[in-house]
Amino acid sequence: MQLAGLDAASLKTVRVSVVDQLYATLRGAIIDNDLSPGARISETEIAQHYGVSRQPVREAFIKLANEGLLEIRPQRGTFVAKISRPAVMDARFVREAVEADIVKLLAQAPEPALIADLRDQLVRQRQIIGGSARDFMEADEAFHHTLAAGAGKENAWRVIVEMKAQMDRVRFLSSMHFSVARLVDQHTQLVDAIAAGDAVGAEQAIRFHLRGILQDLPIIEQEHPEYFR
Amino acid sequence: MQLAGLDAASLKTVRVSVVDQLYATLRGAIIDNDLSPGARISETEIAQHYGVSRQPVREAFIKLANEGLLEIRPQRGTFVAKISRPAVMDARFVREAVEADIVKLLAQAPEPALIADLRDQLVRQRQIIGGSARDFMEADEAFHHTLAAGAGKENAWRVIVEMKAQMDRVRFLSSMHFSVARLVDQHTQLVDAIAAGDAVGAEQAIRFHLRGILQDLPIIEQEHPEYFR
DNA sequence: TCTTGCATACTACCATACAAGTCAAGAGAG
DNA sequence: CTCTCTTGACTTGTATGGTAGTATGCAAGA
Repeated sequence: MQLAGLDAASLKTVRVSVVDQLYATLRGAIIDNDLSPGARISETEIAQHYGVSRQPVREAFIKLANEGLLEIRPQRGTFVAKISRPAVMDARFVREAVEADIVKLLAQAPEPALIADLRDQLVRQRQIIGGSARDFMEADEAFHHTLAAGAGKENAWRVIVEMKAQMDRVRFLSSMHFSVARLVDQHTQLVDAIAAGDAVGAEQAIRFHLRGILQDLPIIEQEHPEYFR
Repeated sequence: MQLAGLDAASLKTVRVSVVDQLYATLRGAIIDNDLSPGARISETEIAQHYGVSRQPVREAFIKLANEGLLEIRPQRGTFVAKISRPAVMDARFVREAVEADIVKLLAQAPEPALIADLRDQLVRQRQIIGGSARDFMEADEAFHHTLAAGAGKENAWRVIVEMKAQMDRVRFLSSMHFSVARLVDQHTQLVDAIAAGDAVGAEQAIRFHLRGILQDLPIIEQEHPEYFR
């Protein structure tokens, strides 16, 4: 069965399972805070809402629970996982470690084609300044993905995506706080260091950049204590 | 509700879901190469073997597929994932990056209690020399877990466990090759560096250690090409 | 006022049935 | 013999029913 409203691209020969559609939809809703931390969602409710049976909903729930985005409490209910400060900080820790090694690799052997691609993205990022937070977060994801792909670490990117989900939930809540211009400046410094073959500088740049993303976490926690564990 | 003084292990009444049991069993079988890469396993077959229905088997399959240990091909069949050299190398890359940052943290503020614990484990590891590969791999896992826990990164450890699974599959195949004594020596050098507060030395030690683990990968691939993608 | 027992209405877990896609063996035509 | 098509025995995907565990409200009793 097909989900209504989600199937623009599915007219192609690609059949995407109901589970995957539900997974993507719910994941986005959680990260965007359409489903708030602590909110209760039941298999039955979601199944009826999308006109599918409970089983694919359940399987999508399991996937999301594995990512730490849902908490399934047997015989009690399923809830959007509350934000855990240690979990978010550890996610950042892992992401920082991995991306630091990635940019070190890139800086040790800078490829002109990659640098050009990155600089091109920087231009577009500057055009977003003043625009929507969501547009920037998409561009930001593309930028970091380019770094990983450029280092030939597509598989490692999968790990980063998982860590990013935890961080982005917080980040979305702080969309009123963060300065896009400042983040683009940090991206620029990073690319400059890579282009110059400055591994140490690149590592410092990415670590500083990633640590800054969550600097508003204490503020968020104070503003929305009900979203935290 | 849990009664005071009665922990989970002391109660036979603790119900662990069928899914989790299947997941743990199958995961162990895959890593230990009891289920070889490329082998076909069907939901029905496993369900009948364990006397359960297809549904929990299916859900355990999904979990294992998310970890990259199974490959589910819709309407075709489910197979034990063949070992992908890029995937294994990326898993090592991620693990190395994370553990490097962990030991740097530890070395920057070495705690005597933790050092004592680690040295205690080193003694037991030396007693295993000449023993079974499986015993050492258990002790090795405990050692690395202690490092992560000592740095207060329990959540990060979950990522390491996932990366380890990919590496351990290869490692098990090379159990005839690797020298336990050499690995324990590397562990010892690492602990010495941490105890001395030598962050640079600790980082070098863990990176060297983790890179050595997979040094036999080309040999394994030559001996068992059918296990590789 | 506070506790206790129980009916009730949920929940997720598991079993079973059906649907739909894949693939290979084999019949039949050329 | 070679090619094409059909058939049917697989596979996973989805739907639905039944079961046991859990929270909750309320009435009876201390």
